Amino acid sequence: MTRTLITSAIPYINGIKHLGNLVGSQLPADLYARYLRARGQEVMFICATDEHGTPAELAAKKAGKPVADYCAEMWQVQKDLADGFRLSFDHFGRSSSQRNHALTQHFAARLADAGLIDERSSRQVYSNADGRFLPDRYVEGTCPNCGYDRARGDQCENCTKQLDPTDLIEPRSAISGSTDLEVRETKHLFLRQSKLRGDLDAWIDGQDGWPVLTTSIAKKWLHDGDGLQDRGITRDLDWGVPVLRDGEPWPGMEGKVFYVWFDAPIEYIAGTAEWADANGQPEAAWRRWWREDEGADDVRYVQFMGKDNVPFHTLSFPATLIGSGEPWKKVDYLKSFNYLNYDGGQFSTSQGRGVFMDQALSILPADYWRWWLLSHVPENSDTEFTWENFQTSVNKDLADVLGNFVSRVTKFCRAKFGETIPEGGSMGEPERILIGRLSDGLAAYQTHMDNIEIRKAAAELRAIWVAGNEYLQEAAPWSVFKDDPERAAAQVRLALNLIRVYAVLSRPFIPDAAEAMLAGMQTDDDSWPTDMEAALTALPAGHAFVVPDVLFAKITDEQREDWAARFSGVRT
RNA sequence: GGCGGUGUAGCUCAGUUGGUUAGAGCAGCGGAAUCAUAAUCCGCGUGUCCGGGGUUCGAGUCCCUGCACCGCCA
Repeated sequence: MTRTLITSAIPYINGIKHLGNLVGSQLPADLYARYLRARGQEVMFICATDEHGTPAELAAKKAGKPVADYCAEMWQVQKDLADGFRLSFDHFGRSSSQRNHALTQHFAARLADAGLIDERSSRQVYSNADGRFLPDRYVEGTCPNCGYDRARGDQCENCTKQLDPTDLIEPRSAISGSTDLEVRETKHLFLRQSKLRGDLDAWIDGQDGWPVLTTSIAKKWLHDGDGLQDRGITRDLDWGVPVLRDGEPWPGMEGKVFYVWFDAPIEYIAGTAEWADANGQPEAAWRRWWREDEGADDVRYVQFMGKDNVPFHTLSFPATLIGSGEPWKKVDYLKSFNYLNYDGGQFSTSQGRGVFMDQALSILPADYWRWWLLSHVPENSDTEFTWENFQTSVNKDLADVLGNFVSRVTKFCRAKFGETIPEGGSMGEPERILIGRLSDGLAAYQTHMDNIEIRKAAAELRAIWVAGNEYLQEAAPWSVFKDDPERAAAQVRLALNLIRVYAVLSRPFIPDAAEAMLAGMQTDDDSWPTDMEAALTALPAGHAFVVPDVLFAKITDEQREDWAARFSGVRT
């Protein structure tokens, strides 16, 4: 049977992510992983924190901590939030791990062996006061074009002119404000991606059924203008993977580290190795997921990410893998997402705009967020989050349609038959119709989930919930009970069994509520339904259950107004 | 500036390779039911598919153009 390797774009370390970040990669990846596991597939689901680079160093400095300590703390924060959202990673790694150091250095060495790396000098701004080279965007000054006095070294935000740091008038360090700057010559390794253009082009052409968003972005970067550019893969920083070659100093590269965008995707592989280490597994256990010569030929590899990450995953990372000359597993399907907007604007980490993962969990359980975000995931276009929409969707779908179904069935049974699945009676025409609808719905649901069409899957799941209410409405056991209790018993028995089926089908979306439903039905049978009729008789007459607590309390208007006001401004 | 995306019912969005009277959920209106978290179920939509040209027997769906909003520019 096919095994599935799933990776989510790895979140950057410098702070808590907002819901737009969550819905663009980790959450849909989790949905897919949970679904495949429920279907009995072997899954390896890897995520990690992306820890290197200047922003991490600056965030650590601002927090007054050594960067390694800062990253360790923020990793734990992000790990706890991932747990809070029930993200079911097999391993949540760190790009700063020794595994990633070793693999990053390994890839660089193989690329060098293949003649795909060369050394180039460039002139970069060095800040004496900061004791470091400054990335272009960390040099500020007056724009020579428009006179804006806070232009960045890569571009003037005011007139949008692309700049070189040396163009700036009265340049200063954006870190310290120091004007004690000089231009120094520095050498860096470049990955000669341009030589791999043909390979990449052929590889992308060989992909069937990738989302248009994915291939169009890749093709654009391959063919536009001068085509795929070689890129520097090292930086003059302290925090990162040291540039070594097979464990030895790399001549001319002393004191330098690999660029974050070179080592970050390699962490997908390293993270799997970290998983093996954490679980006492041998090398072969992780290599069978990644090396086609060591068992990975039956692996299907699916990546999830926001559209801004697509170029790195369709070009840079594959260039690393292909260029190594080794049979590493490359992505088979790349699911990319548009953006989630917040109440008329963008979610913004830098501006603190929107709802952040910690805030979200502080006001509502994970399932509420998971359901809304996944059922509105920006698959085909950007999507808008509004509190009104969130409130009505969640109340209607979760509380009224699903939660109330569980409530009305279990409470009716308790009142008329006790907290035991009643016996007697048999199925009739309405039951057969229901089973037919559920079977069709299940088939559609599976198709959408298999195709990773998440909104469609969510809509189908909701329709499956609705079918239960439609049945109850038509069967009306509360009326039937008056003169044919046995018939009512059969109806209730079916409806109670439906709760278990709903729990199983809904679990990828709302794992906690699904657990509560299974707990209420006092069953461990979470097997995926293959035959709907059989699945609806899994809990036999005489089986005891308990009426669960209200699964989803409704969001009140007062809460909504309060939250809308609280999260309207800027996070402090 | 270059490139890309989006613009469909009050709201959030679907609309496959162009083909019968443009759909879903929510909201709204009417009704049924009363087991249930005042929940459920049924019925009801004449919307210049952003504007203007064009291709076609036929375009929301392709081409050109204008407008608006948004993103990216390593």
